Amino acid sequence: MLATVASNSDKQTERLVLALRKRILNGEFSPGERLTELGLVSLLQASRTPIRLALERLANEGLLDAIPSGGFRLRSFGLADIRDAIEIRGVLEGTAVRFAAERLESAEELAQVKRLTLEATMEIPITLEGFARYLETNKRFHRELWRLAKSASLFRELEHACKIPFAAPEALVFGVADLEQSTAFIAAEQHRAIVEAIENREGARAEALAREHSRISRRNLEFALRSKELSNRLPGLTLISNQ
Amino acid sequence: MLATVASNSDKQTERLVLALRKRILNGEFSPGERLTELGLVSLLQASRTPIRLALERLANEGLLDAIPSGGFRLRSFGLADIRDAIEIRGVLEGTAVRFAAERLESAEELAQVKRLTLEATMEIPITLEGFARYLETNKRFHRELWRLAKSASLFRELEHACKIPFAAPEALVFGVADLEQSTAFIAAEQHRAIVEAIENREGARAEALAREHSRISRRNLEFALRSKELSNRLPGLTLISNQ
DNA sequence: GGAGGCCATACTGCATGCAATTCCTATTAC
DNA sequence: GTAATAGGAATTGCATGCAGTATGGCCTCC
Repeated sequence: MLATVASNSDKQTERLVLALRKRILNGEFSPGERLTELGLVSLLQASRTPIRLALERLANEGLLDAIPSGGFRLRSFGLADIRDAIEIRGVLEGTAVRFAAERLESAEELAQVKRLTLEATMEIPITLEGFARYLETNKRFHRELWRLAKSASLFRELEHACKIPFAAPEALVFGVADLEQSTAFIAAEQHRAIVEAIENREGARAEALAREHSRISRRNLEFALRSKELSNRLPGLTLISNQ
Repeated sequence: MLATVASNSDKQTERLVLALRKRILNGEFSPGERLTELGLVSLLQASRTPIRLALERLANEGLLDAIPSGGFRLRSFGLADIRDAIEIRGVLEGTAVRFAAERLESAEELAQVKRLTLEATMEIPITLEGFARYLETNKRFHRELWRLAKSASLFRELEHACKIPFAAPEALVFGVADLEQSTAFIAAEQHRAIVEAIENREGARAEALAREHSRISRRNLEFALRSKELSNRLPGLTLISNQ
């Protein structure tokens, strides 16, 4: 059930997807620019066939647009697009935790997610120390919520929606040191409340909480766009044109 | 904004996607069966390269699963998967009409959707006459709702979610003659109410209505599964294993 | 000076050959 | 009879050549 779509164990193609995504997020191409297969051959040291496949996959992720006459161009993201993508993720995660509440069979299923909640709370990085670990725990918490929904279909859509830059739950998490307010503490409280709602089978409450939780990402996005320091740390931010 | 992802104007590949999807829904392959490139070469009269691309796209649609070691197999759908897919579509359409309500600028934007509502109501097929036209109007009504959300991101996710068999709003629409109850009239009233809610900027009401509206598809799915006659008319129904 | 058409270039779509890997089968050992 | 192993057939991944087509620049004509 948890299989990620199109994760063929290609070596070359997979490498190309990773390399291209990285370069795109690093701003090596400008929005709207056409990515020609031949141009990438010399850049990525690979033949046209796997490059073509990698382009196709990145288009499915939403990073590239298919040109009607053939080929692909870098998609241009507006701020509104990213905001919507985050809200959509919130809606889908809301559905996930509602499903989790509706489909909970025993409280023991929540052991893992409770453990992660506590762990993340303990790990809230006051300094930049341990930030990576905090990020990882946070990500695992969200994936655990997805799992608890017990729905392959929903899992699929969540994975798809989170491929948009900055839409994923872990994409815009900052430590306390970065923010003017203690967003991390608020997030921790929301996490706790979501789990509590699931445990009490309060589907509507869980859904509302998850939606609101995604608003943190949205605020952080706008904060990051205003912050010079964060802009350097977050590759991809340059992709967003404030049209 | 409305560009459908990966709609390269290939002739061959596009044809293959269509042909393969059709054959799959016709039940020419059994769930879990591996689809080899070479096997399809003789079946579809095309070379491996475009076949490979078509397989990749069908995997992204969710019809095929990627085998970790390479290649693809036909995905096996449980009844629960389809039910969830329909509910997810309802959730996303709910978000669409909420967006529409929140982002409505002038009532004139609703002219088209109102026209389609009326048209569909007039066209409700008592007999099987004009059923195709009714279906088409219904589909256009839903797409118009998607458009009114004014969100490229949401449009993208809706398109993706509706590629699952029977998840699309037009997939499980029946005429009056088929059903024990007058589902079509209920649907028409729900359409009217959704538009009214958008016009009044009642986002929450519109969202709730759209979600409930998707339940018609779910009921029709279960009805179709019990009906011999409908099973013959709806290709793809055999794909669903009631596990 | 601007617009339209024509030509050359460049790019993609498709086919196919080759190599590496997987997967199935048959055989053997226990 | 079962399990492990080895061998061979089959399948995918990748590279590259060829042909058709779009695109952009340049020239001409108005």
